[in-house]
Amino acid sequence: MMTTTIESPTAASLLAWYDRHHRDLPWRVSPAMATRGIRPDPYHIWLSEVMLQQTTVPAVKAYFAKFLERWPTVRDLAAAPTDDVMAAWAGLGYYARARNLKKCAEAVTAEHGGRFPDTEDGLRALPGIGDYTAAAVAAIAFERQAAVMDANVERVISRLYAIATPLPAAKPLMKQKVALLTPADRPGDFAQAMMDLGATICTPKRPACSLCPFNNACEALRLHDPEHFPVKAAKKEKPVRQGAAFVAVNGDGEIYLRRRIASGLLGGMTEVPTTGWTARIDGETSAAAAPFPADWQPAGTVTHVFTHFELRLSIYRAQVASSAFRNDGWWEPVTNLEAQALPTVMKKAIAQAIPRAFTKTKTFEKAGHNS
DNA sequence: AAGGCGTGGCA
DNA sequence: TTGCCAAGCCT
Repeated sequence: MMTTTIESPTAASLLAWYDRHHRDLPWRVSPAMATRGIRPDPYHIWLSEVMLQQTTVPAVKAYFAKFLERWPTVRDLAAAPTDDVMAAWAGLGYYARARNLKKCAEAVTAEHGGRFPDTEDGLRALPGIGDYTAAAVAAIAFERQAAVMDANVERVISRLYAIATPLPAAKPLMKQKVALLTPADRPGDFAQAMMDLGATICTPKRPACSLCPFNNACEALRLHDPEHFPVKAAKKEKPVRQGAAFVAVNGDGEIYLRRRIASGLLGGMTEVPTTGWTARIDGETSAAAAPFPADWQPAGTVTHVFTHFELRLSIYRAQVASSAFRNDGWWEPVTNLEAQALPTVMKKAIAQAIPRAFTKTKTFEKAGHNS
C-alpha cells in the first residue's frame, strides 16, 4: 500500500527559503545586510507595522515614505500637530490608528526617552500596539523570540496542521503552534518569512504548493485541499444605510468643511456637512436637511462601502455668497483640499459635486446618477 | 467578547 | 459584478 509521509516543519527550511525569496520592502533590512550587522530602525518597523494593520503592502508604501520624509524620528512625530498627522493619514483608513500612532509616539518620547521598549510586554502597553504588533516589533526590531501571528500566519499554520476549528476560536491553538516553531536564532526573519510565505505562496486562493518549503510537511496539502483552510465563521450581511452630503461653494472658491467628532466612524477627520447615516430608505436625504439655507441642487449619488455597512449618499451642491455662513466649520479654498484630513468617502462626495476638485489625485469613477 | 472601525485590489 | 481579503486594535 502506498504511504505518504509527512515530515515535521522546521524553521530552518523556512529561513532557507526566505534567504532566497524574501520580498524587498522599504522598512526591511535584508538577510544579507543583517549578516553585516545592520539592524532595522525600531521606529521604521513600528510605523510600517501600524500602517500594515489590515492594509496591503502596496497601499502602505507611499504613506510610509511620506511619513518618514516628514517625520524622520519618533520625536518628530511626537511633536507634530495631530491635525497634520490625520491629514497625512487620510486615505489609508482605520483612522483610530493615526490617533494612536500620535499617542504612541508621544509616550515613547516622553516616557521612554525616545526609544521604543525592546520587549513584547513593554511594547504591548503602548497605544495602538496589540498582540500582533508587539510580537512583530519585538521579533523584527529587537530579535526577541516572540510568536508573531497575523492573518498570513494563521493561513499557513491552519494548512500546515489542517486545523478544522473555525477562526477566531482556533487562534490560541494556532499561536501555540507558531510559538513551538519560532526559533531563538533569527526570530524576526522567521516572522517575516511566515508572512512572506502567506503573501506569495500560501495564498488564500490557488496556493503555489509546489514552491512551498513546507510542502513535505503540510497536512492540508496531503488532504489535497489547502484552500479549505483556514475555516472561518460565517459573516453577517452588510446593511445599507443612506444619508445626504452638502457641498457648498462660495464666491471666493471656498468649500464649507467641518471636523467630525474625535471618536467613532472617521473620528477626528474632516467632512462636508452630512446628515446622519441611517438604515431608513426615506427621510434625511432631501435638501430639507441641509446645514443652512441655500439653493441646494441635487448632484447625484455616491456609494461607499465601509467594513460593516454600505452607504448611499445623496449629494447636494449650492453656490452661496462669500462666507455666507459659518458656525461649526470653516471655509477652505478648493485648491487646498489635498492638505485636508478628508477620508475617501468625503473626497468622493466632493468630487461628485465638483468634478475638478481633486486634479492631483485619483479620480473617483463611480459617479452616481443624477436625481 | 463580539462588534465597530476604511480602503482598494483582485478574481 | 460582487464578494473576499489585507502585517489588527479597542471597547
